[in-house]
Amino acid sequence: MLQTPYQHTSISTSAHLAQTMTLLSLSATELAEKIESELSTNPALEMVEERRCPMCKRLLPPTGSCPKCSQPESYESTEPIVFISPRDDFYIASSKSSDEIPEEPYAPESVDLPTYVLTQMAGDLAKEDRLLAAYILNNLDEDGFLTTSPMEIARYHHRAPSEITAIIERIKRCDPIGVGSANPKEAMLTQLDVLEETMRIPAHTREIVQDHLSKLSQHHFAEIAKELSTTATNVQRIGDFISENLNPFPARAHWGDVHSPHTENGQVFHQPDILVYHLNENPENPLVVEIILPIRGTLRVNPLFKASLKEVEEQKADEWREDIEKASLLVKCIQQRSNALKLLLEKLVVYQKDYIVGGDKEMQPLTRAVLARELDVHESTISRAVSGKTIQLPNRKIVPLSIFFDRSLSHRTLIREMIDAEDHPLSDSEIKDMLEVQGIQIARRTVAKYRSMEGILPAHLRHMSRPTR
DNA sequence: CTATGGCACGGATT
DNA sequence: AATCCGTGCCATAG
Repeated sequence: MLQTPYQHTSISTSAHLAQTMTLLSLSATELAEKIESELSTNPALEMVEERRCPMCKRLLPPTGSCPKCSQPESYESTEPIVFISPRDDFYIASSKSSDEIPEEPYAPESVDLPTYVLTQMAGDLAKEDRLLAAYILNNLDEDGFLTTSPMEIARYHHRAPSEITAIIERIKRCDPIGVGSANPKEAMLTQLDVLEETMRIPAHTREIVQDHLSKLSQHHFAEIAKELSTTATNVQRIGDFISENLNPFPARAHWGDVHSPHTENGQVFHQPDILVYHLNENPENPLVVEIILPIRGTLRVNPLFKASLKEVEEQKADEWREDIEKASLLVKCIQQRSNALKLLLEKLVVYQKDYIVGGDKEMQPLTRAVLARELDVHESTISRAVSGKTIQLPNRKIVPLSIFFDRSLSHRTLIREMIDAEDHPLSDSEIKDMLEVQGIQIARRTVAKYRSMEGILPAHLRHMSRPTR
């Protein structure tokens, strides 16, 4: 029943293949950029802003939802519903204004970042300070960091360095809190300062941000714990706190690309490429899988452009034909991308349903190779389709799609649960034996590794100090 | 002597 | 071809 649609479809210049592969590996955000640039350079391509019901494909009025599909009662099937969901609220094309700021991805009100920040502070700044602030803001890099040193700016503007830093401090407290910092650490520290005014912050948080960020991102909780003489679980909690409340890349608050590392439960990921949830938020209902297609309306070859091809002088016609060719290629490839993702997700969601519904420990071990065989596509196709994409689970967590192929996640959480419930510090080999009873065979050494990945101290340092629930 | 962490090897994955 | 992951072996700490 599940077949690759394009094995028999015989369009096959190498360009097709190459482009399909490229598009497949793009995340929604990246795809949006690609489409945008294509739209602005290729006159043959157009976007018609019509809305179709994501589920039944019927044409919809400009606002409102599909009259037929908005009644969730009509779904009896237990099969997950997988569909492609074009949505424009996902991505607002940023105006590529000056070359000062190359395509800043931050766009809360579709203003560029410097303007956005400046308006927040303009009120209580002297005119010359405002200019200075504007200058600084325009020199931020794409992550919202200030890479020029205050000294340099001071010299350039003939101002005292202290004045510069004072303004930078002001900037840092503006909305994407931490903008204008020199680096992620500084940004996070600023966020801590601001947070501190309204809530309690776990002890040691500041020290960890200050000195142990790199270890934290590598999950070396135990090491950090040792240095701060506290427990690894505590460190891990602080890690959770940090990833929930602090954003190392303030300017990526809403967008950001997927290259940033993710921490334990930490979601440093931003816009998901795929959404999974229960229909109507009701766990009884089947799962709905939305694959985000970051466009509003439909992308197609402009029929007018095509029609007027005949009326153009011969030499231009070639060029035009090429544009049309490229446009239709892009459209086809995007369809293929969507289709491939859809097929992939249909399998994936069924296979990992327990995980999606039940949480980490239900994760099934799965390799790309197996899935590739089932879908009858090449492994690398799966790889591309999975890489760089994120998925939002019903519990609102956004995780990388590649988590579905994490062989050890279930084991790791199992181990953590065992230790959480222990009444006597379990040694690694004891854990290994217990797992064996449950039918899981892994080496003692591996248990140790998982344990440290989970940020759990070795048995002899653990004792029974554990304020868990 | 036992429990762990480090290093490194080989097979799987990308 | 490069990288990641599970594992075995060995040194070290307790």
